[in-house]
Amino acid sequence: MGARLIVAHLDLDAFFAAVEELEEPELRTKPLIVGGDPHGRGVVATANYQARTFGIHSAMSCAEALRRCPHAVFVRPRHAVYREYSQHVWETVRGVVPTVERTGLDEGYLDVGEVAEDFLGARKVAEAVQTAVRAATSLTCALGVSTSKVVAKIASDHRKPGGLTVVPAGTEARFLAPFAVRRLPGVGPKAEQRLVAAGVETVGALAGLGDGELKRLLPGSVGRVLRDRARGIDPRPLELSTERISISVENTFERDLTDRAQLHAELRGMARQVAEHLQKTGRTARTVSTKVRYTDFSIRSRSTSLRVGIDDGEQIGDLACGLLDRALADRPGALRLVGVGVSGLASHQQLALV
DNA sequence: TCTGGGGTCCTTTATCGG
DNA sequence: TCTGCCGATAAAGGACCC
Repeated sequence: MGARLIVAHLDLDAFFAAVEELEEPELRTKPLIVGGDPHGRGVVATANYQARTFGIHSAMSCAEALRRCPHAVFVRPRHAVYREYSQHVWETVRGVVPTVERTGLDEGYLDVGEVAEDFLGARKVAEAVQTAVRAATSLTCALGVSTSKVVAKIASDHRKPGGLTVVPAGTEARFLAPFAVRRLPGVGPKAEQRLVAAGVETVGALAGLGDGELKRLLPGSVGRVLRDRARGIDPRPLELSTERISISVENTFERDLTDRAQLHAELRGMARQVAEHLQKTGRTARTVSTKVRYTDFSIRSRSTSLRVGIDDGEQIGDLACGLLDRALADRPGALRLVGVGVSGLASHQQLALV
């Protein structure tokens, strides 16, 4: 076993909302929105299926969600709780399919080829995963099974919630063709706009584009990658290593901020959090960056690199404040958000070995 | 009072040393 | 010495994803 490339994509149904319903069963019969303050600047993280019938969806502003459904229940995300449920889910999944790439708390890819000979067997394995997850956690999930990540992912999205879609080898392009281009992972708002403006509305149409037009519409390497995916061609292997390559903290203010001292204080607080994170995981960072978002939503960032890695909150805070001053010198204005990030990470262990 | 927070990857541009 | 080219690396921005 293991020669075939059979990959499944698993997606937990309305995960944050589903966990809240398990914790508080009265919520099950109500439209439920997990997200920010509906009277502030928050957005919807997850809405249960009841709430979705009002047109509410992820990334919508909570204020808008409240307008669409004034009797909805709003709860703040509790990530620590979701992490526990998620761990339980993935332990359960690994009991059926040992090799797994987690791409988020609520989704990931499974190397089904390791435990199934063909797509008939793969379907049985996928059903076993759904049954096991449900038995262990009372959570439901949708799965898609095919020969590559991109097809498995679109397949898992095909029958939600709780569905299973198997796309056997040889049928990938036919399966993908009717979907709107936006459904293809990698096609965001910008690419969609360009493609649709040129009359390319479906994945099938994207798959059939000639080299010339493709280059014109999606320059760079993006075009070829996306057209390949539209044809069901996706060479990405399962990524088993889970090393973080950057750490950041950012915060949107309730009201836009201009006062420099206040901004510096915010930044230093975030620098402390970043430093704590570094210290707890035994790592240092060589690059510090500051990000600001202006009232018009445009973003500017400034960064600086050191010869040696640091993990001290004061030091990171000093650098971050200097970078903020530089950004504001280049482009003054009130800010709705500031953030601090570090990258160029190295672990102490690694340093000790050198 | 539209529009979070935490990431990754890619591209372009600037800078610096042969 | 001046200029151009090349490659490496940093910095900045942008698109995208969950």
